[in-house]
Amino acid sequence: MQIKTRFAPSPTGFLHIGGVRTALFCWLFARHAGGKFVLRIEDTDARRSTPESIDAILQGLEWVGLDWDEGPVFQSDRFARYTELATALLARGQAYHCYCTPEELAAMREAQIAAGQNPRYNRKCRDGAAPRAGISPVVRFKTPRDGEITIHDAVRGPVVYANAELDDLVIMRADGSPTYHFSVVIDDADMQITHVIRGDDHLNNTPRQINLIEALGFGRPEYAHLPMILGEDGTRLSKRHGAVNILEYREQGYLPDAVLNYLVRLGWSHGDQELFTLDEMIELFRLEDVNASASRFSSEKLAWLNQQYIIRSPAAELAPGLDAQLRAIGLDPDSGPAVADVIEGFRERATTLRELAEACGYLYRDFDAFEAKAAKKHLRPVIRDGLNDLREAFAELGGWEAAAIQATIQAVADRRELGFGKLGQPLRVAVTGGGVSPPIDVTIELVGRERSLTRIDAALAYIDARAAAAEHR
RNA sequence: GCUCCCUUCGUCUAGCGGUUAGGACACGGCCCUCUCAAGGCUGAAACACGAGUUCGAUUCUCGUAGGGAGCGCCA
Repeated sequence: MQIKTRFAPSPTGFLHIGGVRTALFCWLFARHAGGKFVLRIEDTDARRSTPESIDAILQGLEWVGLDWDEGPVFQSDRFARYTELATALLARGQAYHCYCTPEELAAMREAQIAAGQNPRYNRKCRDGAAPRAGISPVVRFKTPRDGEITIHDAVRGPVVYANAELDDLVIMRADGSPTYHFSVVIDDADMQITHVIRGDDHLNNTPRQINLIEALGFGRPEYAHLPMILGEDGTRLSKRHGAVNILEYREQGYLPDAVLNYLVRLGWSHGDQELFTLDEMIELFRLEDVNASASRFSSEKLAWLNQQYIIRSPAAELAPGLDAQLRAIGLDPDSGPAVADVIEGFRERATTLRELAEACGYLYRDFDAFEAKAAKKHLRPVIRDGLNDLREAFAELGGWEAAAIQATIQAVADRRELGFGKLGQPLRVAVTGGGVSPPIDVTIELVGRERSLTRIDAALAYIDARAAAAEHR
């Protein structure tokens, strides 16, 4: 049997981290088994579905690299099929027309809650109701009144529900469109989905769907309900905290593989391993290793993983991303060193490509002033001669590579009887404007000869002005 | 309210009857060191509670508490 999973988002908003995790697990399971992964858009509710959401979902999945083998299948293209099966259920007496109005149902629900009862449809129309003028009926499914449904969930084990707890759900709306429960069940069967892997929030829906499956004469898929991902504060992910569009992570300079690596460890583990290549994930992923409890999203751990990926990825792979980040913050990548070289120098110092771009700004744009604190501490008259020697030595230096630059600094430091750092740190401030950068030789190489010389000149002028000011006091 | 699910360091997790309860992030210390990082070593830090089952429970069962989900002509 061909293993087949599906990711079935509804296009009513952007794709967020929770959706990506669900898609990832579906994808991993299918890839591991050599099966198929299908993308299906659940857009039966025309009022809430938007083309922008569809676009955001497709883009998001493409960005993280979760590619699908079939689809996207749109449920809105399959209405004829749903109608056909609803008609069949009606004909067989397994479903019925219900003329209760939304207002009546709402009132009923309220009354039930007020009376401390379980809110559910009272089955008023179940045994035949006369058509009411001006009201187009919905179709309701006749849920069995007794018996029970046992789900054998791959992550939770057996879960039992009594049919008596369930009510008769609407399967076709008054406007003739199908509802979620009806369309999922039909599509999963028609598409021959073998494993339904989805969020925990669907566990309670499963017995209703199984009753429908049985009425329709379909076979049951295997089920796996994944634990939820909570926001950083431990509450449900929502627009207010954490539930940002997955594409935001791209904007912020996260790497798709790092995001997937982070997500795969939320609810799944393989011993103590933290870092997984995509191939390893595929090879090692098993539903039995998915745990059942909800987890919190941690942006700190994501940041750490992203840094690990930045450190380990070939510079050439990272270069386009850094290029884009530089442009995004208003820098011109062509006005400085090759971005791949910058990555080599900065990769251990940045958590995201955005951060990296921000840290290396002085390579692409001149700065107006030295950072006050760093300048005060390091650009002092005592170091003037040393800096001046450095300036001259750099001007005459044959090549412009880190090793030669390092040797030059060392030579000047020796001649002036200074520790390397005593000279290096003032030089760093002179050339970068601040006190933090990659190793000074690498930094100077990246800044370039011309810029380095003019910046050292500026530092010398700064020191002179400072000395003059001190004298006048 | 009813039904269902969940519960190991602050967080992500390993554990699948007998362990000094392991790893990772974050945090502290030390080392390395031209700054900042990265890296190495190291420290503090957890089995929600109560009953059972058992020679023995973090592990199995049942309660309690806490958290979550569902109960739509949303998905």
